[in-house]
Amino acid sequence: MVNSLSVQITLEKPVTNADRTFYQLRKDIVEGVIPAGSKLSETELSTKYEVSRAVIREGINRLAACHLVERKANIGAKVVSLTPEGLIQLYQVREALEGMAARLAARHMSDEEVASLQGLLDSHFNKVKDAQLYYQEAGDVDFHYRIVTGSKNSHLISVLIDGLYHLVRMYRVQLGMAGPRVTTAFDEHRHIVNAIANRDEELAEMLMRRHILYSKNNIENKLSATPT
Amino acid sequence: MVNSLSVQITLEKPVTNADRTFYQLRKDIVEGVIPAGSKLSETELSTKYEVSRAVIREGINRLAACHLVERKANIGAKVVSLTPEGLIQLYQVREALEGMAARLAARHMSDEEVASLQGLLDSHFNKVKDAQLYYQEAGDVDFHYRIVTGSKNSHLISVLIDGLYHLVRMYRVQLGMAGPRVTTAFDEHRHIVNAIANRDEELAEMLMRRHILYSKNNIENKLSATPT
DNA sequence: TTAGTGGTTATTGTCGACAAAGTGGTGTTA
DNA sequence: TAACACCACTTTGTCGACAATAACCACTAA
Repeated sequence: MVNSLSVQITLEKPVTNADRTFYQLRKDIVEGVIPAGSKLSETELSTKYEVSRAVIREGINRLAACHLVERKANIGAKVVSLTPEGLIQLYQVREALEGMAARLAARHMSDEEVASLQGLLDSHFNKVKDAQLYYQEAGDVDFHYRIVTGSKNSHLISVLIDGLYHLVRMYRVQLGMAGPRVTTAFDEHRHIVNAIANRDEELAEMLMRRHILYSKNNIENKLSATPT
Repeated sequence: MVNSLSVQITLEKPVTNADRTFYQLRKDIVEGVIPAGSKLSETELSTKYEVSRAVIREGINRLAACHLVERKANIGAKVVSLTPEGLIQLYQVREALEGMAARLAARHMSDEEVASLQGLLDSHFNKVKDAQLYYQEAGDVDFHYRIVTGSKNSHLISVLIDGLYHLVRMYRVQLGMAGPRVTTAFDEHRHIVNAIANRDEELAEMLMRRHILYSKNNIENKLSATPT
């Protein structure tokens, strides 16, 4: 329950060495251990992670497919340098995709899943009163994760879970945005779940889009306030 | 003008051997030269395409990232077996993403781009009267391609152009859907462009979503009519 | 001084071979 | 006969070495 966040991320079990290395690389990049803009030397990484260069190469290729690094032929790969505009664009895509996810979740989630989701919100509500910071990071991700998987649309799920969410996390870490909008976001989550419970596809999509749009506006304000 | 379709697909120039092999593999898979469901043997392909196994491996990995093949560790990769449900899900994602693309295109396309897009529709209009089949295949792709790039959102562009569109083409080839809905689709295109020219984001998104929804419904009817 | 040129070095691209895991068939036993 | 264990074989995973390309630096000439 507490570690449902880690469960969702670690859902993909590494079976081969290349898998493990890829997950480790992704983790280090997303969390900033490997800083943004830095170059990924294959030989250097191969000694550092104690695997062959081929394994590192495969990892870098997979990272490039996720748009976490940019690879140029015969030159090398760099961790993507993030711009505020890029983050805004990312939220535009999220708005479209997660709006559709909410619509499909209202259509396809089972009653049990909806009930479980409501239970999740209840447990979050208790934590919001105590430690607000915890809610934002884990709870928000958890909530969105459930909606997306509830859509039962595999393409939607993979684009968001395997792709965009890692990018968003990376942007947030790099730009230093911890956990804003706690209480109001919670109310928005509640309304979205209510719409899903009522099987109101139209409303669920609209509320989800607004929810993400608010987050985007919030970020825009933060960015313009601190012109680093 | 005539080959603007090929231009857009071939926009990505292969520089390395692995690139060339990947593009060739993708082409062969999308066009059905390598049939759906068939296994991709690394050794076999390496002799067939006259490159090393490592090059083939990289290609397969990139194909897996596009969801054109499914790879299982220590077992191998198979060309994705396509289900009608998968195609429906794909169109749901398209509806969300291209709807947003139309909205952003209405916001960000330059007046020159809009004028050029209108010119494209005019040239299509002439061809529709003569050879209808041509329009559907190239023209429709071309139209959507311009809207997507007009959004100026790099994430949106890459997900659609590099990812979903190849999948859609493959599904269409495999399920044998050539070119339906020619004339009505043309009118829908016209209305979408008008909305963009008027900078009416809301309407542009709505019309694009309807346009794709109609295509989806059309496909659903075709699929239920021919229960192969 | 600066622009251009040549060679040197480091990095990536490609390859073939070995290691490890899975698959299929054969034989044995309950 | 059916189920299980074992063995051989095929295929993928991993590795180190070689080839090709690009970046760097020194050198020359205007």
